[in-house]
Amino acid sequence: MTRETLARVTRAMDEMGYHPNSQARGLRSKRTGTIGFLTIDPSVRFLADPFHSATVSGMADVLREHGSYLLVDALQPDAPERSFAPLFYERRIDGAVVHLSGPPAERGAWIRELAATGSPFVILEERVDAPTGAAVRADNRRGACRAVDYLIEQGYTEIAFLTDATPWPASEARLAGYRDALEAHELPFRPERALTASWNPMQGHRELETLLTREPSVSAVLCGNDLFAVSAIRAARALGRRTPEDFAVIGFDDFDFAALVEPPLTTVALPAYEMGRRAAELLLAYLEHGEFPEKEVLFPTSLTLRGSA
Amino acid sequence: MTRETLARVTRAMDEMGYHPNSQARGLRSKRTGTIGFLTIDPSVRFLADPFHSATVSGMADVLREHGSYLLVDALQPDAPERSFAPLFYERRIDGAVVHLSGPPAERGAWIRELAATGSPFVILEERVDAPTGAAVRADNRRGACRAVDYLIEQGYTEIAFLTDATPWPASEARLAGYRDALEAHELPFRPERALTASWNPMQGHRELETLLTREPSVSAVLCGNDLFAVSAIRAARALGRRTPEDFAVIGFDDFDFAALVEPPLTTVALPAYEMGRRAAELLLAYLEHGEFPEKEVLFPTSLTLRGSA
DNA sequence: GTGAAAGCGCTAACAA
DNA sequence: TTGTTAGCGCTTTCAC
Repeated sequence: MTRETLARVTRAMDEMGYHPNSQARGLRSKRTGTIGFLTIDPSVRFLADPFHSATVSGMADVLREHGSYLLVDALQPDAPERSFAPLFYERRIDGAVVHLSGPPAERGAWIRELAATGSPFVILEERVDAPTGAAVRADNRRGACRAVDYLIEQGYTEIAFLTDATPWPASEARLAGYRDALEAHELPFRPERALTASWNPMQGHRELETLLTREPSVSAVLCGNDLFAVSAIRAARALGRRTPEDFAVIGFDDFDFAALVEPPLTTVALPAYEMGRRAAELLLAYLEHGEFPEKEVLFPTSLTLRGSA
Repeated sequence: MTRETLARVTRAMDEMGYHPNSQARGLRSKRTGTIGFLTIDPSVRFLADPFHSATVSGMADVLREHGSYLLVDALQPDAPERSFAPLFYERRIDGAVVHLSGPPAERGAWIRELAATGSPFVILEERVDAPTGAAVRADNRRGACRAVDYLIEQGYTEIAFLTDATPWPASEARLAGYRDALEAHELPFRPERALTASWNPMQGHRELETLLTREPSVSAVLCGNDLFAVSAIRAARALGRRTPEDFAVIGFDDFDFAALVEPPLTTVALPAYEMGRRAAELLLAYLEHGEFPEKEVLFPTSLTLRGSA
């Protein structure tokens, strides 16, 4: 077909309002042209987590540039009969970016189920060993370790840790990094100082208030996200402590508001939007070439120094 | 088919790992079982706006309960060749919840294009007059009016307004409500006090700092969202003003952090998650019965009094 | 009720 | 290269 004929056909398609039917096309070609973002999140408002909304936005941008589409789904952990597999088996998506929560053994079971579909998937924030699986992670462990290092250098030695009660792999890595740093400085790890709270930040507030009342020598906290960081500052203030003078706080994620609150948050930033982009790119590459260009991508985190520590 | 046979068939389907192919099914039935969330947002991180992430979460919950799926798409306003219509014409979605930005005339053109598809759609935050269109709105105008009323009752009479530079219909309604309240109290509306800034909150900070420097008598501001509210508090503080004593701030949306910052934000809350749920429900009802149970749903807003005003 | 057949709109495979 | 044909996996229809 010559260039000119092509132009005429294209014009005719426009004039007649022809649009290829994606279902007929997919039925034949065994492709859907859509990628899923799948998560297991106990919160009904699963996208309220800025990590999720940034990741999904990054995916959406890559997919749009490519002419593909994005399907979003979240499972509640307490609905055990449900599964992601039907999305693949029913041919609704060609691949997926997956962010799993739950105990490690359960996450492993989910990953095995995904692997069994034979379709490509990218796991966020967690290693994966499966022929059709790849991983996109941020170096949460190192990020947390450097944050605690920094606190120790500033003279804070009694440091707590407060994170989301939902068992996200990133939280586990951050806890590990916190322990790494304590160990490197020969400080004891005290389990009772590793706090956990539901996403509802008021609960984090209470947890920390309780700890500080019981153990007033605790002088700093590393939080698993910036929302907890502001609630920590608030809890300390309620006890008459000022941040950072009497109580230092470091957050995680660098949420939009982090630079705006008083004091502005010192926080560990990670490139969530970029991670979403990369995950989508990996998937598209797999769909085109039958293999992942990289099986594991590790993004660095960075400690952003502001006023809270 | 008896109950028992049905059970046997179902079991056989499970055993043999049978899953109906959604594309074959859709090709025949002319249904996709998926609903879109579509927005025109200049920000690549379009889901960073908590209104969007809450709305999408609400939609996702309803659709999941119903066995339907959610497709998410965002257009950049400066890519004029793109359009939402192909999603319908190519049979990727059965209907959509749409949040449009842009000048009113452009939004009208988008709505006309949606109406031309003949598929059902629900517009967020804006009236719509089309046989297959319905509207889900929050009473932004009234909410803004009551917030300004409250400021005036507290003795603040020189009140500014600061909102997102992106022309969202909700921002227009909030500005209208701000003007309503001024008028009701026979206070002049001064266009130079109606500020606008990109989503980047630092720009809001600068805008307000400039205004307060030029017109120090301005003693309060109503902000189009809570992120601007914290940046307003910060801008005022940079000029030596304390909130709420010297400068009162009211936000909009009741973001997660609103109760945690210092001072906690007085803000106009709207039920974004519920709005997403309702929009999805309307669409599903249309798809089932061929008409909307309601063509327009208006959710109330509420002024949440905390410390910033 | 049960079963057979046609066909949704494409694309891949094959023939000319 | 170009044109033709079969068939993807369902659902609907029509005959029995």
